[in-house]
Amino acid sequence: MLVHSLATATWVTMSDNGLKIAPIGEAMSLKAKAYEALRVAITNMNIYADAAELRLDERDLSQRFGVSRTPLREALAQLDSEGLVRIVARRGIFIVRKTKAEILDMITVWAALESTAARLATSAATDDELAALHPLVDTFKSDDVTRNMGEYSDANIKFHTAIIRLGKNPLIEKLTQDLFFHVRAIRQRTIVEQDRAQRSIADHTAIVAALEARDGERAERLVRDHTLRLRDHVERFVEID
Amino acid sequence: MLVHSLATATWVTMSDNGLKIAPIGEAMSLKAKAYEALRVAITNMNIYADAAELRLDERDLSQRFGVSRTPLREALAQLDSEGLVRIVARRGIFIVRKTKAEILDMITVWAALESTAARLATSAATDDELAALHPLVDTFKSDDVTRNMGEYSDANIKFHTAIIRLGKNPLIEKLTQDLFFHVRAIRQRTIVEQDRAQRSIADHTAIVAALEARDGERAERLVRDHTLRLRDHVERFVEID
DNA sequence: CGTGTGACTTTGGTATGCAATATACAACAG
DNA sequence: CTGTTGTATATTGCATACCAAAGTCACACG
Repeated sequence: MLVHSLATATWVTMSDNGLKIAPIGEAMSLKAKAYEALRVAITNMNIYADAAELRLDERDLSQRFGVSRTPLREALAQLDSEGLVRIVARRGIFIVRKTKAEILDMITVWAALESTAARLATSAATDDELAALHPLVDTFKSDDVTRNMGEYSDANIKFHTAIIRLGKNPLIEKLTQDLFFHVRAIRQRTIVEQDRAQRSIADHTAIVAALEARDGERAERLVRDHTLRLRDHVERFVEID
Repeated sequence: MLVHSLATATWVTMSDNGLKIAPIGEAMSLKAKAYEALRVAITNMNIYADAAELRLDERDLSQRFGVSRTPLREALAQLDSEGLVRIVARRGIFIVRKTKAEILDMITVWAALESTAARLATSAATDDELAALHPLVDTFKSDDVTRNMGEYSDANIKFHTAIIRLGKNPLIEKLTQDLFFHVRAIRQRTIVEQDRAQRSIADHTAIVAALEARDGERAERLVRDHTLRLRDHVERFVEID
């Protein structure tokens, strides 16, 4: 088989010399490029700002992207199966607005997955990997959080992403990435108050402590409760519908 | 709007006379039909039986299904994004074989989601709904499980599905259905021994008790540990790669 | 006998045209 | 004036044709 024949000594040697073979242009298909472009476009679009329903048009997009409808349709079909858009035959393509209930369900699932990742991390992560979490928490310990809320928000995301990665379960990583994409638009609307940020930092500190103590049960519970508090906050204070 | 004008007194009368209006064909698109057909075909195919890699051909499928390549490609693209097949440009479409590690990861996620559903069920499910779980457990309490292992397996699946449904989180239901589809092929290979079945029944009984006691923490833990035991069993005794 | 090379075949990717149908609007009957 | 119906338009679904890249195989050559 050709794939196997590529794994010859010659190629290995080249690889050892530091020559990157694979990451060549990779020549993504037009479908893949269209998919990425649409995904970014929908992400940067503030879906919940306007009341009017947002519709896309295949041919319009086709002209704007400079590709034919075929790869575009396939990209849209994938977005449809992922729930980002909804394709209705002979009517149009509509950007899906998640209901508040759906957002809350997503945060619940997030809590389940990240807490599981935390438990897994207590046995799967190395000491070095856990130590690398400190910078993501300590940065804002003594600082006034409200001054750079943007930075805090970024560090916040990085912290949770890092924990999930340390669980070393690729499926959890994939699922949470998908969830994050959907919740993202909402997160922008979530006004992070001073006290919530302080509480968040305290939580994070406790989580890291549990992880380093290799206490899986506690880490799992802390992460779960932390995320469920976010859910509760959204349920009570964020208006969507 | 036309739909509204249908709801006139005249039509209601006709409806009362027993004339069915709405349930018109619903005419699934060819893409949707192709998707279902392929999904079923792949499901019934014992992927792990043969060592040879299984390949599909667009044109071949197109002729066999009697549709053009276009809707077929869109169906295949969806299966690709769901991880059931892998489309490689100018090489072919390959049915994906999950590695053992991936299967184990899936069971871990399953445990996280079903245990969360169980916790949710302790506050979301009605007494009647919980009572409806008993038939799914009691049936095999006094019976010899090995005699009808097939029935037990069905009831087993129904039990877990029921708990997930009682959590009343549609996202969890969807995600676990997707997972179940992948694990299905493996489950067929899992020889359920007598003692494992007995242990399973005891677990189920305890889970129902926790649910009816409205003890969310306990229900969550019991379900999680129950499923993680399955994971452990697969890890130790099921050979896949 | 092994190997490299070139033509031919296979196969997914893309473009385009036609078909089917939902919608909007105009025309008309009551 | 109101409600219905025909028709033009808009928009996705599907089929077909062609393309480019990768695979296959035979044959010539060392």
